[in-house]
Amino acid sequence: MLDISEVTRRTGQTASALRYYEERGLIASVGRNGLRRTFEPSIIERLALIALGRAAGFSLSEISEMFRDSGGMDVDRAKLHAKADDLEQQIKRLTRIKDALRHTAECPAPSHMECPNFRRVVTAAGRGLIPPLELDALRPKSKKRIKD
Amino acid sequence: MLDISEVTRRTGQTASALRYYEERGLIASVGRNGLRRTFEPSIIERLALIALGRAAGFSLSEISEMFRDSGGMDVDRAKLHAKADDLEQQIKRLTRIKDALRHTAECPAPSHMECPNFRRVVTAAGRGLIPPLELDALRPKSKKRIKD
DNA sequence: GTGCCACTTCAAGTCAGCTTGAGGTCAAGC
DNA sequence: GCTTGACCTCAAGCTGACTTGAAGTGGCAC
Repeated sequence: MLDISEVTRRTGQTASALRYYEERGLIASVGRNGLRRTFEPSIIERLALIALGRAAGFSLSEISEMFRDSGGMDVDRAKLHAKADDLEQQIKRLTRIKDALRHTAECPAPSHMECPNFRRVVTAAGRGLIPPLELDALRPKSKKRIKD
Repeated sequence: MLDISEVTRRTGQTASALRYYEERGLIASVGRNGLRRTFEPSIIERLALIALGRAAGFSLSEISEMFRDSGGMDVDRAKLHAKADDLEQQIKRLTRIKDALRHTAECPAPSHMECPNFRRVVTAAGRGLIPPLELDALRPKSKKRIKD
């Protein structure tokens, strides 16, 4: 069994984040040592799986749903494929945006707005032709508070 | 000159968003027709440029800074290159995550956790070896309120 | 001239994913 | 047995980009 401090040390998650995950039903503590939460060793992998999900753009709700659906560590394969498809779209979009930025940075036109190429991509962005980004995941905060 | 309703119609932005942008100094109205704000036609391109910036992951503060720096429609080329570099990193990361999801969805191991391949990527995510995503941009809200 | 309704202002609310603060508890070391 | 300090709970706060609600205004069609 692992003390919460051991879990924070090994995963980089803060204690408050772990408490929050428990509250949300994403993880479970198996007991207490005095006040202190105690976890099974498998919590480490569970948290890694959660981190992967977050990195892929799943919300905590979606992740807990997946855990509920499967009962265990397993997840819905169709959902994973769907998310991978999403990511592929996003990657394409980001690539287009990146290229637009590069172009903007290098375009010799005196004002970007005079460059037809630039106007094209910028207009696309303005019309929402660039589909929505929904990604907002896995941000290991700069402050690495391991202890409370 | 364009009425605010014309601007919302042509850009897909809500009137409240436009007011918010004006408050933040990102755009300027040139007058009023009664109460109603009036904009120069160039507002359309300006908004498109803002949308591109948001899509690239710039915050509104960063975008307004760029406008201030350059005075006009122009922007700091170094910043654009830096952001393009960021995007390249992100694209690589997303590609890795996407591959991990695909693998997870297709891996024949009875439980994902038994697949060494899966454990490897999941462990990487858990340790924060997957660097932070900071992208959260351009989300044309589903509700397409054109009018207030 | 009057009714309508899209606009206006301003303050407050929303969402996610935590963090922070106040005030309390308890295992361990001295 | 007493201090210490890392943990606990619960409620409130934070960030960013807006949205929402209440209350007011004014141009335009009739």
